[in-house]
Amino acid sequence: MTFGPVPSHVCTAARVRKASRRVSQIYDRELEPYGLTVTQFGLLAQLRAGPGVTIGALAERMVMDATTLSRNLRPLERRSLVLAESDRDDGRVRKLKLTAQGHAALDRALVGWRAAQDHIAAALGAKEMQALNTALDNALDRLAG
Amino acid sequence: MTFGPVPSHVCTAARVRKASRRVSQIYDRELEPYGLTVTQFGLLAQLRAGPGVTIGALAERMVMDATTLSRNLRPLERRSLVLAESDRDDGRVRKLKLTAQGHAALDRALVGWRAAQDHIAAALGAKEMQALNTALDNALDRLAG
DNA sequence: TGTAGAAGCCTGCATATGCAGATATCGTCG
DNA sequence: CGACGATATCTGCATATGCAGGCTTCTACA
Repeated sequence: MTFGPVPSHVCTAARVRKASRRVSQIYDRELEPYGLTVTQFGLLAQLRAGPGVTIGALAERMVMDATTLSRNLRPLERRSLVLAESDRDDGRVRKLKLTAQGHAALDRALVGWRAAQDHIAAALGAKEMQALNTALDNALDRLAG
Repeated sequence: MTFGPVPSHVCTAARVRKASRRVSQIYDRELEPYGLTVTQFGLLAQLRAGPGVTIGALAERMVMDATTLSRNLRPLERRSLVLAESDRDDGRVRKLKLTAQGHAALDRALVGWRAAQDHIAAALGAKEMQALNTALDNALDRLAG
């Protein structure tokens, strides 16, 4: 029984997951002095850009299960960086927004984010980074669902 | 104080992490009937390709912390798919290899892996998939360290 | 030979991820 | 108004991820 080439050499999942780990490591290390993980930083940035979003809508935007998002918000709510308040019109949903502390934490952490971004850009070069970003955007678009 | 564009629109981490989640979801669903996650499938494939590897060496190859790999192996050892035996020459290391059951599980799961791979290829097209793989390989190479 | 430093692995802690299933609420249709 | 299906969120379970710190073993050097 032959199965062809060894998966590791052709597998897209292996590549994107390795890249995700490596990139996350870099961002996490740069953000650590500011007390945020890359996940948490991303959530705060999303909430600054679009406050009042529900958990379900934000989860979809983040390509993340709603239960995952629900739990990722826990540490941020505990630290009073994010507020999730019930909606008057629809008792099922919780609408999310940054607190003043959340805005401040995000502002501070932007320094670390820039450092991480620069780290990547320096290693890849502008051209390769552009190619990577485009390929990822394309894949995310076509794999949406 | 101006920080320029909102990170979410320029952030490489956001892209690669979203793509990783989406791709992992696809592979995990296809592999679920065979009782393996995409992480576990990847580890079995690596051990088939290069048996006798140590935890540290495999962790580096997987762009993964050694402690993470150590724990990821736990369920596979518990199910007797992977064997980690001490080395005579160096008492510190554990050398990893597939058991007969591990080989069999990997063989069965290859059907699911192909389905996931085909799913991605159908959605992206051969050209885009090639571009993505190349960009990821390039990034992994330049971000090695 | 004995000891200091390095190397490899592990445990404890915290967060990240998703599925199955439970609960509460909403909207609709009779 | 009441029941039913759809929607939004949450809990329980299992795995995934990495850092700090600890233990054991090896290596090199005095």
